[in-house]
Amino acid sequence: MTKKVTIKEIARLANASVSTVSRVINDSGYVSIEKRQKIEAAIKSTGYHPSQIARTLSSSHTQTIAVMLPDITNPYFINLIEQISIHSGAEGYQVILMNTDTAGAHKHGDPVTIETNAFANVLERQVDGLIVLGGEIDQVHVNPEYMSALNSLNDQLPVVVISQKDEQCNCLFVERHIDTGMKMIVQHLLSLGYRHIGFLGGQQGIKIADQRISSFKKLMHLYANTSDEDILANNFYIEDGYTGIEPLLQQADLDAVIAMNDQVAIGAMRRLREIGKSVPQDIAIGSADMFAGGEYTTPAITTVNQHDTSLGQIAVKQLLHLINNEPVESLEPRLPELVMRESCGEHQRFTTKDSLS
Amino acid sequence: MTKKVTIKEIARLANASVSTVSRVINDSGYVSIEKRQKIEAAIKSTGYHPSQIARTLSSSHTQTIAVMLPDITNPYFINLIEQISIHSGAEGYQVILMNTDTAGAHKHGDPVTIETNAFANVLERQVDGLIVLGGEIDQVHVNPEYMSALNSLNDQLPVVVISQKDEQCNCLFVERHIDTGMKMIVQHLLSLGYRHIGFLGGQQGIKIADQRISSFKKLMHLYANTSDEDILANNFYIEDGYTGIEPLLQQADLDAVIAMNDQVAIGAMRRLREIGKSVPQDIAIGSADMFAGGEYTTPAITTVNQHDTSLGQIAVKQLLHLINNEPVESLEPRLPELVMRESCGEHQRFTTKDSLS
DNA sequence: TTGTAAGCGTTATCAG
DNA sequence: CTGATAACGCTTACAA
Repeated sequence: MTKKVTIKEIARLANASVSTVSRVINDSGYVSIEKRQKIEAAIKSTGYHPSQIARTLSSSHTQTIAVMLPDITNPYFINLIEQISIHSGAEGYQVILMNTDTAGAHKHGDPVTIETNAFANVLERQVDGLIVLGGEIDQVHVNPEYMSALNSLNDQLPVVVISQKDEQCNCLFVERHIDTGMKMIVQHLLSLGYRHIGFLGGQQGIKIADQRISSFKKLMHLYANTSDEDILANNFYIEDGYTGIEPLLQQADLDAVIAMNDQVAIGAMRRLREIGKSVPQDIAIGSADMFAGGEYTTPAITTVNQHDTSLGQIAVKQLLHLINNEPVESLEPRLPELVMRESCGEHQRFTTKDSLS
Repeated sequence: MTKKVTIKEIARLANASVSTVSRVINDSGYVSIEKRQKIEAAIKSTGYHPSQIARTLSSSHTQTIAVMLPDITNPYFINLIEQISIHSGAEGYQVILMNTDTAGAHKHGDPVTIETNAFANVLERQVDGLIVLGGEIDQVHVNPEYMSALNSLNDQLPVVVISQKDEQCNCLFVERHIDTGMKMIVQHLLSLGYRHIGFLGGQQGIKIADQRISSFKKLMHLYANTSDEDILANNFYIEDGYTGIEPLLQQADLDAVIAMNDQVAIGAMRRLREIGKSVPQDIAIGSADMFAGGEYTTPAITTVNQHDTSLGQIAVKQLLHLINNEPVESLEPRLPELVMRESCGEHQRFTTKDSLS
């Protein structure tokens, strides 16, 4: 391990003072051509890199934002992370990922405690801002300790949350157009003639699920009958589609099912094939939230593109505004779009171009 | 924004010196019960958090490791990140993600430059260690500048690379058992009676692809004929399976195809269905690298579980050994396992339990 | 145009 | 057991 070379060393080598070196590093203030060249030469020859740490201590910003999320294997989050990392990278910010693992398969310990500890960590690392992608904040009834921890965090640094707004929370929220999206898929199914439509996936007590389900019910009441038996809310993952579809069909006589998202749809379709039902002939499967890859399944999934990718971009923009004390313009995510493929019948021209974006 | 409370403030409040406060924070040295209580009270009441930054400056370690990867949407990498974040979290290390985006759909700029810059960034942030998941290092012919940058980085802090070993590189490598894995799927297909087997996916000039392909050829020569027409190396993603399978079948008369990984297999199966070929009746599709979810496709993919999850764990262990100057035991990843499902025929008992682990 | 010196918030050494 | 005080590497007035 080579020992570290510091600004002092460079100054010595280039026969200058540390402030002058600092000036050339940061391109600030006047420095004579010759001195600048000598300094640059010294930097190059030693392979010197200024220490972000020291820089932060003295100037107190890190050019880093933290992203907190409860499950990194979830495609919804991956999508967001990708966009966040791209857009913040473009603005010169690094991303530090805090995967609390409070929702995935590897859960351990109390979610509230874990996430609250993560807040503390965020503070200690002096990141310039935080984007929260989900976790406890997604609950309809957010734990009060968590909420006060989050609010007090928001007091100390800019926080943007990508989730449905919570009135108790003072942070800036970026919300999706849930009702509009649900309307699209419901109306599509109705227009195709389906009347006994069910809903599968999500979890009661989670905002996004409750909102989708209530939206679903409301819409259905306008056109047809529904009862609670038409709905099964178990969870958000593939296996939930797989394990949930049969029970759902047993408790209700359906000709179509809307899945919480493409993952749930995939699981359901797989199980249906195993029990000898074909999609969409015997039963149509639609999805309310498009993920990457749904155009390659058999049948390809008819789904709603919520344009989640725009969320990441918006969140970064807003956060940077907050960080720079600029006024935050209110930015709306793109409106959802129906993506017609095969799983609801009425095979529209299939194209692999219907990808996320 | 509340202003920051520092150790000094606590000292003042608790009527103690900063050193004493530091002692209670770090639980080091003797502190009288009463003083400790007063200090703890002050900390609690102010919501004080020690600054990692200042701490690092003075003690020079960050309890942070960086993970560099070229494409966060790739399931192979996601799997690794997840494991790394879990295992390093368990040891009290945070992960900072550096997504260089040099392999994904959003490429921009010269990969070597981008990744080399990322190295600089790693240095500046004074992370305690780095895990490189792929990128330029995956090339058979690694760019010399990149290599020397990486080697010199490795001189300044511990670096572990998850990839096939490169002789020019001094870093510690964690390698997978590629040949063993390939052998399993090839032998499986042969044992089922397939003789005209092809290979689809990967990219020439990438170590893992070249190695799999040469392994494939060697094995095939033992039992049957192969020629270069049986092989089409385009890339690693779903769409490559989708676009590649037809050309491959046109240039060779095959009864089975081994896909680079499950993604490629999915794309290929989708395209086959579109052109009216059924899997495995008309053609069998196997995969050389299992990803999560392959048990839910139709047909479910017969594949090789390379136990990639163990890689992440090993990498973290090794890195921490390096960081702590402990001797690094040589740890071998788990041996691959064949996962028989449906896409190669001979429908073995299907179980959704064949998940990654 | 350049240099001096005072912080930034900790830890760690060394006296009390 | 406790408290000064010197680092840690950089930025930024302020002087020169």
